[in-house]
Amino acid sequence: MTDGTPKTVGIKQIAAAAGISIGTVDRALHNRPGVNPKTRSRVLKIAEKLGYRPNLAARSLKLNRRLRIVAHLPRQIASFFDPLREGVREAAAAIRGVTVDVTFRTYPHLGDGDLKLLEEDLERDYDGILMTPGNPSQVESAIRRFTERGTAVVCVASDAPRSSRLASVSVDAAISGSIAAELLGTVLHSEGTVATITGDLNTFDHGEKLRGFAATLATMAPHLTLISTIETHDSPKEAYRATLALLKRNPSPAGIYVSTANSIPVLRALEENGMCGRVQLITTDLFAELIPSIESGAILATLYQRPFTQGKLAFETLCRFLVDGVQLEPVTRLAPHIILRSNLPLFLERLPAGLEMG
Amino acid sequence: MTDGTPKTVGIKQIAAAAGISIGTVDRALHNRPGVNPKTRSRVLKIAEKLGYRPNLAARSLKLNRRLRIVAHLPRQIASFFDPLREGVREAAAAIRGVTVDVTFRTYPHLGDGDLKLLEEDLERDYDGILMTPGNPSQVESAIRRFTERGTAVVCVASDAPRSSRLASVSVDAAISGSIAAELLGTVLHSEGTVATITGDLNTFDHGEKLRGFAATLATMAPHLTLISTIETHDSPKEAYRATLALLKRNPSPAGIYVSTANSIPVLRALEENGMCGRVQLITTDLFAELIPSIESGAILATLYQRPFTQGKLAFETLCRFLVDGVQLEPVTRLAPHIILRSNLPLFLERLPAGLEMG
DNA sequence: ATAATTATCGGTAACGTACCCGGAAAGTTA
DNA sequence: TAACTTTCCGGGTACGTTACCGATAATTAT
Repeated sequence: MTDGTPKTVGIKQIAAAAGISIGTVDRALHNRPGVNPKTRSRVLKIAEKLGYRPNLAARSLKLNRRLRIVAHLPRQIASFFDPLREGVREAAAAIRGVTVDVTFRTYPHLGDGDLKLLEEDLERDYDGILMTPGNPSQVESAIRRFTERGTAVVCVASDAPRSSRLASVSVDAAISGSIAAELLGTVLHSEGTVATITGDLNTFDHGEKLRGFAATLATMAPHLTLISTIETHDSPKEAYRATLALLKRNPSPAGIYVSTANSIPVLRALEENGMCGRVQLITTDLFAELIPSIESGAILATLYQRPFTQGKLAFETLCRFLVDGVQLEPVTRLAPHIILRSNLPLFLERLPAGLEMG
Repeated sequence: MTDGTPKTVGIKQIAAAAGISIGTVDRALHNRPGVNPKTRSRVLKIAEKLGYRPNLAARSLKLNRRLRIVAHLPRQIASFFDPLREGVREAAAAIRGVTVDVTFRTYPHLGDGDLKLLEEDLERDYDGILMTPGNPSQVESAIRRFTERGTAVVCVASDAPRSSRLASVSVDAAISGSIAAELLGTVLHSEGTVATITGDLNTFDHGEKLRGFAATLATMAPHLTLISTIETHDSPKEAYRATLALLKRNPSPAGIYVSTANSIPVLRALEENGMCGRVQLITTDLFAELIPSIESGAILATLYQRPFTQGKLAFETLCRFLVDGVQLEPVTRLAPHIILRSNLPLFLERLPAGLEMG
């Protein structure tokens, strides 16, 4: 309410108001030893009254903090991890008041080569690390060694819940599966069979997705029967072959949930058998090759895992902790976006050029 | 690769390497006048070679910028604007390197009292203003006066496209309507009639929503006929009464799209007539009172306009411009979230306590 | 009692940058 | 050549904070 002097109130103003020196105010504010308890409380009270807000720029200048952050991300599913990287970059570019150096390191695909990178970066003294645990149980000990030496670890896209990571950002995999089941159950009115096509049940939460799918199918769509679960191991040929095999065993499924980004071969196999309009399809992740199938109505819905947002959020969480020491939500579960024909245009901006799949 | 000396390379190191003074380096790096072109290019080359990265902490300390930002938001639709305010607050708290003072000002409801607030704040010299244009054409001249005196204006939740605002953040209203139409068209297989219930066709993009709804209904769901459009003017009694009248005229609509947050009275009217399970409902915005109806399946889908994200994004856009001078996307159209029974839990975190409606 | 130790506080350099001021060098005019 | 203008550059100060070194007062040991 005192709007007369909108001056900056710093440590110096507090010192003047209390009639003591700057050094003492600093000690009092930071619980450093060597200050009379009475003086300390008096300083805190005055700081409160004056509305003291520390100048973070000055602080990090004096401390000369230079955050070194490294991101370990696979090259494999480019349609997902490229936008994620972009999200990290954009968040890093928006940082002010402290210098951050972000290093990007890559390895072939999830669960292959990430451990070697972790070993290597244990030597270098990074302040924070961003990573996607391919096989959570395998990286737990590595994460512990990082956190013990003071390096904060944030998991993105996938989680290692039993590890000592600072935080985790990802979409909720189980709910992704549930959404797929609910959509199929709502659109399909009569009895029928559904199948799922997944990547690798051990990695990237595919297991969670299928659990959620099966559970919701049972409760919200009892008229649909889950007949088959296919693993493609992120191989296009395998996905194509497996889809053909599925159609052989079951010529007319009512719906298919593709929980991996590897959906193009599935579409091709369906198309060649004239099934494209006759089966309700739910796919995962967005990339250029998928657009025609969404626009034509061949795909009922696409569950978009928002890689850009994930990268941005993970980086912000890490920085917020390293710089200000505040710990945001330790576990953030984003809602996947449900892409339909009508809202597709809104997602075509930061679209990755193409899907590069091993 | 030169990992021998990971020292901080600053303006001083460049000066030493070039054998000139710090001041000259500063002038050269910032295109300030009074530098010999040859010296300038030499400095730039050395800076490039040494990998100079300006110390942002030192810069913002020296400049000691203090941003004064004001947000004009209505009290009315609390389920929407309270989370939006929270988003602004969180984004403001995450700002570093520059002190920002955010003032929140409120007025009764959209289109009432906002002009008076704008007039008042023309006197005070704010650096930026966040606002929701109730009636876009009315605020255009006020926005122009702000921008002419150097105050950046960002529109949030609604837009004034023909004004001189710096940027605009909102959900895509037309696509919101399209989503509603597509969902109804996909779920309803046989011929039938649908109705829409809106707030005020003049404000808050309700007109856009209905245009999108009607257009998509015609192309993607020709078996459905739009029979009626009701304006509730954000009054619960009117919404209740109008819904009853609708049922009187048309006892059994197949679907209803409620494009305003004012959906509780509609639900009550439907329930009292035993229509709850028999009509497919699509509502707008999320608040506590709506949860049971979503969980029970009485509502097919809820279009969530992500107020928290809108506030956060709008503030970030404004700050990014005021601090760094970079202009992000002038117009950001967020995708509304489609809330179903299965993904509802993900949206219950930052939920506003209750819906306060006129 | 004095000396030694501790508790409490004041003073100040430095972090890297931006900007102002004055001086030197070069060019221009009388 | 002298006086002046223009161009270019070096030196210095200040931003708010932290960390360190002394200085003084209070307490304890001898």
